[in-house]
Amino acid sequence: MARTREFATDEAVVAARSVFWEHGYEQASVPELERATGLGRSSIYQAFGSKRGLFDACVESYLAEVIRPRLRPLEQDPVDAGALAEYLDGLRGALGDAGSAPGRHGCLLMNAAGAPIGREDAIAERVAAYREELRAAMRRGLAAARGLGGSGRLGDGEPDARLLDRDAEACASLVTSAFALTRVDHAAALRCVDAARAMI
Amino acid sequence: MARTREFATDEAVVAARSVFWEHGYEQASVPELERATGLGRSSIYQAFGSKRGLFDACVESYLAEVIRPRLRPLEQDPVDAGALAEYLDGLRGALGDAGSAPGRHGCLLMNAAGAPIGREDAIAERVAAYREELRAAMRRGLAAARGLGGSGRLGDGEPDARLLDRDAEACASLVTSAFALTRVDHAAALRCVDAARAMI
DNA sequence: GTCTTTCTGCAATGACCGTTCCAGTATATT
DNA sequence: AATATACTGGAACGGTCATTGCAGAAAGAC
Repeated sequence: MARTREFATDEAVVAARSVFWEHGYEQASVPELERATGLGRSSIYQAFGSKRGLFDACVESYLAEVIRPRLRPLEQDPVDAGALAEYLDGLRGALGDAGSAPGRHGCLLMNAAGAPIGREDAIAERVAAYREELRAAMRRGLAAARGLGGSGRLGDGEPDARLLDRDAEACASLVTSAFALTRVDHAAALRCVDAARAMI
Repeated sequence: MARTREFATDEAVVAARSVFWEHGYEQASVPELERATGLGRSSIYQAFGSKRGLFDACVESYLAEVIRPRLRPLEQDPVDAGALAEYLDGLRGALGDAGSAPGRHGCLLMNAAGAPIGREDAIAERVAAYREELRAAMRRGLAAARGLGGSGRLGDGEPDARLLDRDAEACASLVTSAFALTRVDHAAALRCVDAARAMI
């Protein structure tokens, strides 16, 4: 029917993703996105419609390729007793590596949360959902590690369940803080991950 | 010697502060700062040197007038047993008020942490110091509430001290997360504050 | 081979950015 | 009153922004 695209869309998204990750949506310029993706302006606008469209694609890719794979072991049934510890160790490795994207820039989504783009409903919902996903995963991981609810069922009213809820919220918050602190205080960020590990 | 300034510098800083608070450093435009402060460009540049100079003044003002007053009761000696609960209740009130600056925009400094400006050494240090101040305050507040170290002294090696450290880190992280989530999920932010309260 | 459709390269668009320059104004000191 | 100094208003600076328009290139369908 027509001319075929000369580039792989997903490769372009990955390249653009790292630009948004580093600079945030607002400060990522189109010329910079051109450079990173190797594409011309027309190709970007033809494929994604707008800078915002490209960013949305990057957010989806970030969730699918960066966040979810790490979280998956905590969302399976049953959850392995060591899954949470493994997740946190992996996170620590990533944040501790000063060369990696997470180590240098924290979390693409949490950075977006504090930026003007975070006011956009579509983005706000994505970030909120991610944070909730993280909290739920922490809860499952904690429960498994502590040998509670091996078959998953723990009454919501029980004291153990309340404690689990609080600790899960705390764990998720420690991870969130680690992301938030990565840019400004690398060591403090790692301390947050360690504190989360110690909560298991 | 010379003509006198026609405006109050601190009033201008407060006005500019709310602009930076809402939009972040990068997205706050000079025309908008002019509008908010009621000043002309020349006056701004004469008084503060640059947009960045004005921002620095706003950060100082934010620390001195917004952060420190709330944290003070937790930094006195001795700390009141109810000081942490009062702090968290106050924070809950501020974050819960959808009309207030914290309720709408979270924390000026934590927002800056995830933005490009967070890469500037001077800003990164300020944010890191604030976060450490918060953690230390949480520790003192927790200790007081739990009746530990009435005279403040608790050996670093004791198990109680380790627990206190972890809980303080968790508390500070819950507050940090509350700030980070305010823009994207108001209810979740309040839940974080509640979780911190429950840790006392 | 022709047609149709999509993709690509380049240039231009109007708008806004932070900063600077300059002429004019007002005041505290002498 | 004269002077030196600091503040103010307004216009202009060069630069960058996201987006669009258009001409040409490429490839599947017929």
